[in-house]
Amino acid sequence: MAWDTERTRRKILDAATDQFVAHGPHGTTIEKIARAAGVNKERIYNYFGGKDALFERVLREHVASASTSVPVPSNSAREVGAYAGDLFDYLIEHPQLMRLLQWEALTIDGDAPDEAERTSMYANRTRELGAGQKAGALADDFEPDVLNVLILGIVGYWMLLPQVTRMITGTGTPGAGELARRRNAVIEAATRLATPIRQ
Amino acid sequence: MAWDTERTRRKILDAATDQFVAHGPHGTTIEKIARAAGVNKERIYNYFGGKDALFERVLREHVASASTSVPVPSNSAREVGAYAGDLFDYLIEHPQLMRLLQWEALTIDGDAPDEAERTSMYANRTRELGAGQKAGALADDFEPDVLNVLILGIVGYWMLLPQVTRMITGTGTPGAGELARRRNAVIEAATRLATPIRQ
DNA sequence: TTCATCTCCAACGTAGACGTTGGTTTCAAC
DNA sequence: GTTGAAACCAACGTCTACGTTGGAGATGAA
Repeated sequence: MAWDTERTRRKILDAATDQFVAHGPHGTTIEKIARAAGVNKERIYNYFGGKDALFERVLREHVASASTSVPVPSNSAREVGAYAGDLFDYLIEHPQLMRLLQWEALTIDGDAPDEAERTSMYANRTRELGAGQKAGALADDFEPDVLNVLILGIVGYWMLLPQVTRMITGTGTPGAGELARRRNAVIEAATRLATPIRQ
Repeated sequence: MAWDTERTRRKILDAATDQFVAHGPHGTTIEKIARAAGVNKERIYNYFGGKDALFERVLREHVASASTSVPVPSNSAREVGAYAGDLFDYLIEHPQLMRLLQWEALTIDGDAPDEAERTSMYANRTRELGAGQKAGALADDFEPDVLNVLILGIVGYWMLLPQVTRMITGTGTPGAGELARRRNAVIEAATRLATPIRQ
């Protein structure tokens, strides 16, 4: 039978993603990844160098994919709302991302993988918001970087502490209706924060 | 020498808190807790029953302490802002709480420890917000439970994904000035979401 | 003092994960 | 078809965590 090393790599990465998302770096074992991928342990060490490196690799993939998928916010308050909605949708469709970021927050200290690239990616978005403020299209009572974080908080909290949002909203696993309700609120809230107050 | 079982229990709980906050349930070992507490492993099994039970115990303690410490929001938009500020302060002073909640989010599935009590605690706050809306003091374009979550998101995101907020704000470990800046923004944002729009 | 009880600990067996090694199979280049 | 390199895997030694056990030290009541 022919070798298909690319396929082997892919199977490892997929299995690793599952395991890391579910159990995090510590809770995941190389052995389980290997078993789930139908591959020998040694392949993982050989291809990726070990658990930590593999985790960073998985994380990189998902962060990169997110940052290219979600459009940069634009210049009107309404479009900032749309940006929040897009983010929300993306996170619902890719529930791995937030969990990976959380594992990162909890287990990695010091610089994050790809810290520089990610920083400049965020800087782009912040700059965009700042431009909107200068143009008078967005409220300027928040500094643009802060506004950026506030929006992420409004969007992301639902996924970050789902047990808390469950206890507050009273819904077990949110269905389509509940998700729409949340999404609308997120958009409305982001829009509000970006809307200049008319006095 | 006389026994001091209460002190032994306390030492275990304190050491366990440190370990769980830092490394989470999986990353923490009973052995390290015992060593840090200066106590034999067996004491932990005997007093608390094992790692999972001990983690839940620690979590309970911190959640309970938070829910009694932070006052319930009141009825004007300005006071909702103050509530957000109080929350923010509490989380800065008790950095364990958010991390424990995160470990909970990531590792526990099914009902959370004390789910019922915590649910009714949140329900209280939601009810309070709802009352404010009915009285016309708060904006009513968000359902009260959703408003509750939005505020938590605005306040909590800073601590939940500190690596992300670091990359966005460009500050390494936030000093007093940066914390004040964030705090002000949080208060302002919460106030805004709760303020009725005058058209 | 004695005795039942509770606190405490050293030490154990088991299990699972780690990371590596030696050797086998496949491939492609000559 | 020979040969060298790369992909692959079974198996190993080591280490660390788990949860338990048997017994020693302390206590307080009879």
